[in-house]
Amino acid sequence: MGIDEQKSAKRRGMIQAATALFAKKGHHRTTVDEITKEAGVAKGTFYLYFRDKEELLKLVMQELLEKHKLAYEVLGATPCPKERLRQYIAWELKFIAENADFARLNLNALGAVDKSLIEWYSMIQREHMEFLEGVIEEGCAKGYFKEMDSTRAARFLRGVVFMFQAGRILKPQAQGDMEGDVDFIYSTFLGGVQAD
Amino acid sequence: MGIDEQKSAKRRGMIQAATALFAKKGHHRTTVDEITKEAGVAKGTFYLYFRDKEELLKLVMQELLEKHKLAYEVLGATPCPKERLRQYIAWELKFIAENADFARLNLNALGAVDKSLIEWYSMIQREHMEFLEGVIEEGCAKGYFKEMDSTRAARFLRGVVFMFQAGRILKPQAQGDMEGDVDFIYSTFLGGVQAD
Amino acid sequence: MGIDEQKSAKRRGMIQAATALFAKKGHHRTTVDEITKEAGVAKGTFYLYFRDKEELLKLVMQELLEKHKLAYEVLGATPCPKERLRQYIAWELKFIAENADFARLNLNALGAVDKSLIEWYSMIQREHMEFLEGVIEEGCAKGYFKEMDSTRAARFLRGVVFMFQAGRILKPQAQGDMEGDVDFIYSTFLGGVQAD
Amino acid sequence: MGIDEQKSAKRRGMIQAATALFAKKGHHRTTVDEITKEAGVAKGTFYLYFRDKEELLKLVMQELLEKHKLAYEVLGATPCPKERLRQYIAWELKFIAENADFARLNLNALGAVDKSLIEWYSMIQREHMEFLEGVIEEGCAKGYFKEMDSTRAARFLRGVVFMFQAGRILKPQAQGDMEGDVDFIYSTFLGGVQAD
DNA sequence: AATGAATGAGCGTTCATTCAT
DNA sequence: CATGAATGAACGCTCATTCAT
Repeated sequence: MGIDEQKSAKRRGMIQAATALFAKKGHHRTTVDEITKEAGVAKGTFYLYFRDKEELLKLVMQELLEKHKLAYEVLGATPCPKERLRQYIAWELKFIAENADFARLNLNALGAVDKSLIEWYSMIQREHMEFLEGVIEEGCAKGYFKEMDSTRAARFLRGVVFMFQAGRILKPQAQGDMEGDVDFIYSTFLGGVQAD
Repeated sequence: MGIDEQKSAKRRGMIQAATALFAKKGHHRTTVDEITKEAGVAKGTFYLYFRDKEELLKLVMQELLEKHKLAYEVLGATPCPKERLRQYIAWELKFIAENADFARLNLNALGAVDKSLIEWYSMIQREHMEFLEGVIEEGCAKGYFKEMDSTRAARFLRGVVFMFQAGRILKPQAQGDMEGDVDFIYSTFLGGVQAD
Repeated sequence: MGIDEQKSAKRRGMIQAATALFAKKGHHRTTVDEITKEAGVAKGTFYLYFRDKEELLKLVMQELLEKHKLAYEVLGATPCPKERLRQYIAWELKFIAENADFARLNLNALGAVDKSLIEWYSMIQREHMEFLEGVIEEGCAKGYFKEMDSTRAARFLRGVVFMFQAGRILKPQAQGDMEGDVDFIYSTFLGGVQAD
Repeated sequence: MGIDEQKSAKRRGMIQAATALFAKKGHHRTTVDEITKEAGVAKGTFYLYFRDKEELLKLVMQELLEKHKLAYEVLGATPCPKERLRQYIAWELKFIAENADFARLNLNALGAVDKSLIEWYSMIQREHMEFLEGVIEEGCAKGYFKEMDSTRAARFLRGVVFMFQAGRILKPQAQGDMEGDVDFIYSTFLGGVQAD
């Protein structure tokens, strides 16, 4: 293991410890001491890699954001807007199941008071909205969907998906049949928006 | 003014101060000092009426919950399930606009890590879900809606309404035409669930 | 003992403890913990009475400044400028002997890097200079002293007195015959400035 | 470049960096990190050349002391004590203007609480005093000056010069006419001490 | 010799909670 | 009941010093 990787290892260790702890306890309740102990380094080491706790929070959010963004590139490749919609729903539910940290932080951020968390939530939300508005407008243009306010429609669907995600985050044990959820959301939304 | 009312007055004052402060700054960032100062009583008085800050938080939530519950009694009186659905949507958007404290706390609670906030969110959520499941099942029984999983449908609609509420909470200045929102949600949802 | 005096007592205790400690160790090396322990109160108590350590430092300096100022009122009452000069010298040596804390802080402040200490030193210094310039100008006007730059003369005498003070502060044990010092300073300075 | 010179070069670099930094920020506020960064070496290198920060401080002072001493050898060569006095005054004001680092450290040391700084100040002070006492005693012996306590007279003049130096250090921008200062100090002091 | 990552004691400050009055 | 002064544990952060490479 080279020096770079070692250095990276401590950094990574702290970022991962923080990601988990922030998700579990919120970043307020998480102390620098806990993060470093969890990562197996001394307290002072924290400040070798991060200016302060705030910076680490931003890095954690940044990282989760990147992860989330990658998904959209895949989705964007699907030509049919209806199909893209379905994939969006499926992907979102799956992503949340596999990235509990992101999911929890996303919920935290929605109700946050801290500026950085609020901004972060806004960025994620905007990303969703832009994607969905794009799909819907294309669907309208192609005659699949009836004419409507694409912002409202995007928010509508985002809300549905969000709530199904929240259900899975808050009560992971009670959740089964993800495919069924996807079908239900997709077909019900389609029923509401499709051209007559 | 009797002793009881005096006592009650201080209690009330602190609960109200806390409600506003919790909504504005989150309950973490709100100090006992601020609450008592805002309520015009001494710091020590706090502990005559509440065991600790946690208990006050619970009381604040309890109170907001009661307020919210009252609404459902009115809605329950409407016989037609489709009409009840429409009223639910309209009421929820209106309620949030008029009860910013409740609204913010609701967002906080969704992402909370504190046990009491989580429980509170669950209670509110259950209330919504029970109401909506009831309406939907009745609508199915009466042949208005197609056969479907009423829990999923309830969650679906809850999500939509929630996201429109969140939009109004997070960007109050950017929100207009509530009636238009209600129409959109109602008709789109109906399009998705109505019997063929 | 009333509430006011009690409150005052803790405050006073901390100010006095701080005055002594700042003089002994410098305010950098003095910790809040030491101050409160010396004053016999808990650490948190400090912040009931002072916003932060900086504020306490300012208060300590303020207080010492007031004490020092009082002296000048007495000196101002003496009509003859030559006599006033002599009294200034005598007073300054005596004051330093009786107010070791002030003296040490004064020395600290001369070489300080901290803004508040520097400002404080400037204020004290300006006070000396204004007093001395006044005396000298009056002495010139009355024909006691030859015509000269009063600022230079004031600085000249201030330097002499300062150095005799510093000697007494830094090596208190080696100092005797204060009256002899006063005579020497007075007569030598007079010899240098008196009219031919 | 041999190993010795390399070693010496790093040492020198750190001593010089420290001299400047101590003067600018005080040695408390100066971190080892800053010193090594300024000197362009690694942090750990510091401890190869100095036991700790304290030792470096001593070395810095030592070096400044040597520099200062050199001046006195030149002054010593002047045979006439009155002339030597004048040269002392002129030299001191000039030295301070050209050695801001020494000057600031000198002020720091006067009010210091650290043992090593105090000792350093004492050494410098003793050097001044010995020089001045020598001059004065010679002047007395030669009949230029009246009989007097040479220690007192030395302290007297040292004080005057010190205060004019301090003025130049603390408010460099406000200082003009050094020659005028020298003349004033010299003639006024002479007026005070010369034989009748 | 030289590095710089790692350490951890120690600092100033906050705030929920207690308790003498 | 009511007060608010007092407490002290806990936090985020700094920096002189060590040590494996």
